[in-house]
Amino acid sequence: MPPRPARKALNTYHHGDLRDALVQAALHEVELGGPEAISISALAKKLGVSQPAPYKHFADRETLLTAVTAEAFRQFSAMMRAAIEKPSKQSKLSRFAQLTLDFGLRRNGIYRLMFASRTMACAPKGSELHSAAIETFELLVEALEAPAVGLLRERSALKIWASLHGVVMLAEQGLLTGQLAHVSREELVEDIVQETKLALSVAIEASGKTSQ
Amino acid sequence: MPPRPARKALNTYHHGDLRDALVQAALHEVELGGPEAISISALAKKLGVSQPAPYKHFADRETLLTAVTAEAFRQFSAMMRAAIEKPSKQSKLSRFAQLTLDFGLRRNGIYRLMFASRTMACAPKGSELHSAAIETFELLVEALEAPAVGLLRERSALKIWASLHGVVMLAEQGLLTGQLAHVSREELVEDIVQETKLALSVAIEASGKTSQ
DNA sequence: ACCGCGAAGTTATATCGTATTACATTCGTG
DNA sequence: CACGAATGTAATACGATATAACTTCGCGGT
Repeated sequence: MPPRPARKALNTYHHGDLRDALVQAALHEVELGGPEAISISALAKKLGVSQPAPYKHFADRETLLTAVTAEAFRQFSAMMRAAIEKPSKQSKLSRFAQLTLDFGLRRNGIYRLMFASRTMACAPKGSELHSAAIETFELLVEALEAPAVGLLRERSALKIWASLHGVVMLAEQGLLTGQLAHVSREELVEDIVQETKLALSVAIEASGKTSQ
Repeated sequence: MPPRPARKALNTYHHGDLRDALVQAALHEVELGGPEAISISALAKKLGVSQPAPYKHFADRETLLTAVTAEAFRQFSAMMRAAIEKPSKQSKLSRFAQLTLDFGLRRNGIYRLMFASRTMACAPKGSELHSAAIETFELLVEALEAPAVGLLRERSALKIWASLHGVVMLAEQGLLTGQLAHVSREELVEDIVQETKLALSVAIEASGKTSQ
């Protein structure tokens, strides 16, 4: 979908680009208070339009949330792409993983919108949102830097994706404190990365022998 | 549902055991529609009391949710304990993992309440809820059946906990479909279990050598 | 140039859920 | 048995979602 032409404010009556303004403002709100925090009427007030104005652009709260989530995925993907393309001493996978952790904790509201809300679960398969999520996953597969050997690569990507998600959630829920605080989050993530790499190379070798 | 085992309905005016009835009814609602689905007034109507009655037992919606979450953890723990104590061909860890996956998908509303809502994140350290969560984690550590060697065991438990959580979330969000559908959820979980066991035994051996 | 249609905003309103206040009923204990 | 604490009710304020009916204004066709 091409970005809206971003029409200028024509006059005081019409906002000019309310749809996009809503998504951006909502993203900001979500960042602070999570998915539950966004309120159509609050956003309308903040943007200086009447309370029902947003409904001209989004059928209901859910629809707005979906659009916001898609935008969040796009921003996340862009960040990750930039990170794994920049040359570095660390491996791409390592950077991907650490950045995910960082994002998940620093911008936890948005992270939860993307990965822990019902919004995603309700997105139909071909939807804008579903595609954006798939694309992000592809980026992770790319970051693995593994040769394409059947499903092994996807499986590894899946495992690390799941692990990262779990670490973020646990950390944010305060379940990495107490006795577990001794294991730092970063250390844990790096551990997972190395384990994944190891398991993948072992699996590849095994599959190579099998096919000989 | 059996009539209140605790106190009998004394008369028509007082319910008799509203607090517990609220938690149970809420649990039922959450199971169907997730954490967002519970509404104080709907519960009151369902239980045949006036709308503000629940506020005599819970200060607000959040407080009720917290109590419901704690109850959910207790039920989860009880289920897991039963599962890992029953002798079986599979390893305890394997059963714990598969059951977690099953629970996470079948009773996803409750799972999300426990592991993907803000409720947990807000629970203070010593709270009933926090303790219940910790206890569940201890159960996982026990299921690992590993000798106590410093933090290695906790770290492994953490990794598998995180991974399981991730798999459940991804599966529920429809991100394990498409090309990834070929990898079954159960297979993936078993894979994670084996990987965890391997990594742990390797780590233990390494630490053994180090300390010699 | 104009006209009119449709997109985008407005005011007014219905409905629902949360939460508080003030009042009523019952339990249980001195 | 009387009284206070617990637990319930009725009445109400508030805020958010959502819809309906009306208004404004850009734009495209004639």
